[in-house]
Amino acid sequence: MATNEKPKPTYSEIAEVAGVSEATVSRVLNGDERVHPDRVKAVKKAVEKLGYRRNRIAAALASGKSRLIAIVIEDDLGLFSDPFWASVSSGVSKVLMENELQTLLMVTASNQVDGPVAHYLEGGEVDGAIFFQMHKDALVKKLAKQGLPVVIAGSPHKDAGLAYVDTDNYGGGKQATQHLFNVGCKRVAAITGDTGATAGRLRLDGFVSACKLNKYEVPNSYIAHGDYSYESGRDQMTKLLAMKERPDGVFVANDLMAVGAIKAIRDAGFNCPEDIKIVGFDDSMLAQTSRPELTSVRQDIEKLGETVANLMI
Amino acid sequence: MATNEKPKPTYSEIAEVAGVSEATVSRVLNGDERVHPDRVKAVKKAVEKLGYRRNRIAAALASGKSRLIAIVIEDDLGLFSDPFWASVSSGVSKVLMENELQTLLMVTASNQVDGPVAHYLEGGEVDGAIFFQMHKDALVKKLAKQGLPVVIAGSPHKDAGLAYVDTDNYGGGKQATQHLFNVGCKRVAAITGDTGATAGRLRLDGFVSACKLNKYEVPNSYIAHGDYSYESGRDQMTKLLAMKERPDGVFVANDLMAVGAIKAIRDAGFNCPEDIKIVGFDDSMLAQTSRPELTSVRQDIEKLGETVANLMI
DNA sequence: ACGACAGGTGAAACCGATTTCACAGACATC
DNA sequence: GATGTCTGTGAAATCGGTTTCACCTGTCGT
Repeated sequence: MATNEKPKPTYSEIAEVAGVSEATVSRVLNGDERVHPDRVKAVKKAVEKLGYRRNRIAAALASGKSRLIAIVIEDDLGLFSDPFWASVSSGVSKVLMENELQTLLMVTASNQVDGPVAHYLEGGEVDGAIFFQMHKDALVKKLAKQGLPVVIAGSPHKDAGLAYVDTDNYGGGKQATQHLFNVGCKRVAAITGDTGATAGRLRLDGFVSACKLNKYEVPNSYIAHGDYSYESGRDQMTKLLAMKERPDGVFVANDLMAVGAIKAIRDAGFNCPEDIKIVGFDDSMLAQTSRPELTSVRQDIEKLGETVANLMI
Repeated sequence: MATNEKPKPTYSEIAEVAGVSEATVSRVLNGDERVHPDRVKAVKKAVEKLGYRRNRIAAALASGKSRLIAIVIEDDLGLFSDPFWASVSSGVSKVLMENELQTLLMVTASNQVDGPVAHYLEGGEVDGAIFFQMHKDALVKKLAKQGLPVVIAGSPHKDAGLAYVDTDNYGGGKQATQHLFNVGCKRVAAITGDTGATAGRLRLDGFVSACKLNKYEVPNSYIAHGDYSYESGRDQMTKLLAMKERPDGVFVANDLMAVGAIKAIRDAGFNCPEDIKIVGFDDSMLAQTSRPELTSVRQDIEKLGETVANLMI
């Protein structure tokens, strides 16, 4: 180990071997058109021969571009355990990698977002940031204003000119709800996500729209408010079940809550889907694997991640 | 924007304000003991005043330490969709962040691991690498030999002196199997994971051990070999069900397969757990949310991630 | 033919820290 | 009082690329 020196070729060596200057080496490696073909060939040959590998750190320092994209996730509710975001991350990472970009994963408690994460992001050592279902608009806007490319996966609270990618929340909610009517439900209810956020509101809007379309008037009490967590799904469903006129079909704004809702139904001694039908949102692995199988609106998750990444690029 | 210049303080400015040299600034910021308290105070004050933020990239270049740890995941089977790994990642990221380290997420198809990923890792721009259930021992060993700190989450094929962290596969397998005997199963079978890998083998060993303990001789045909995927769980279970003497209890080496197995059982017209009992391994969100609830051996997943990260540090 | 112009090229500055090295003083030793 | 540590400190080199800028060609226009 000690005796075996590592070559670790640098520009200067390549330049020497190829008989050109370091500047030219840089030009070739960065695809500058204006270099004479002969030299391009010479440099490439030297690179090949020496097994050169560019040092991204040095490059980053000199050029001011780190080629690093951060993924920021709030993990209060075990959010990242939701296969949905994991899949998105996966898609993002793949696409970025194909584009010679690195993915920085920042999982953090939401109350700490303003601390280390903000600190880091503002430091300008990242070329872009992708936020997952981020509720702290302030930070995002601030970063965007600083000129940092920002993409939000999942809708931001208000469309403040921020780039975002999301699944079709409105259409999905509508479609899911329509499904309930199609299978004959008469008393349709909903368990919403965080309606303070765009995504949650749109899903609810879709629900309401479908109800109108079916000339069905939703009682206010039939709209229960959850927060996307398993527990909230369970609890809200329990509340719905306790009503005199129980709903016979429920649109739940994400799969995690839907599974919680099913749990509540079973615990209360009812059957799903015989007594009460549940339709979720996401069609995650969760929906596919839970028993009884959960009907869910499909979302092309990895594709979403890929779109996010491409948008970033 | 154009008119508003960003200060972006550097060492030289701090040095000037504090009336010391850049070298001293560096020493203070890196906690060098040998600096006179007065200057330390002066520097800290200047840092505060200017709102200085260290440029990690420059630091990385100069010191040769990138403070970046890579997480490498093969994503052939939608592995990352398995909440298990997502949770581990989450734990890793949190701990690393607390230690001022960044997490680089590299999701890649396993046939591409040797390409870009290996290339990158060998480039030495990462201070360490964490592999998730990596089967390519060759690459891992090579990196380790190059002096790169490597930790494997999940057991490596052979214990080649590589650091690894894993759940108690043997104990878990044993415990899970024992549970089947405890609830009265007479014909106990297993669906294994990849027994070519240590984790899979150990879980099976635990199973066998528990069988011996209960003086139960497992028929060879009762040991079905899966590959941790949902499909394989389903298919292997179907195989088991087709036997003349059906098992009445099955230990399945992970939850994903277990859910697949339950699916197969239901599809075949049986009930779970009435007719056949299934016990999984991981106790992931999957186990908690699927219906009927899947009995599973608990694994403290985030803790695992944290352990991995700490080991790396 | 001669200045203008454009394409190529290399020397050197630069990015922002870290780290080596040499050198003052303060203090102890003989 | 001369010599010898030990501390604390700053100037300068360094990390490995990128980028500016000046300059040197050869070609074109007239």
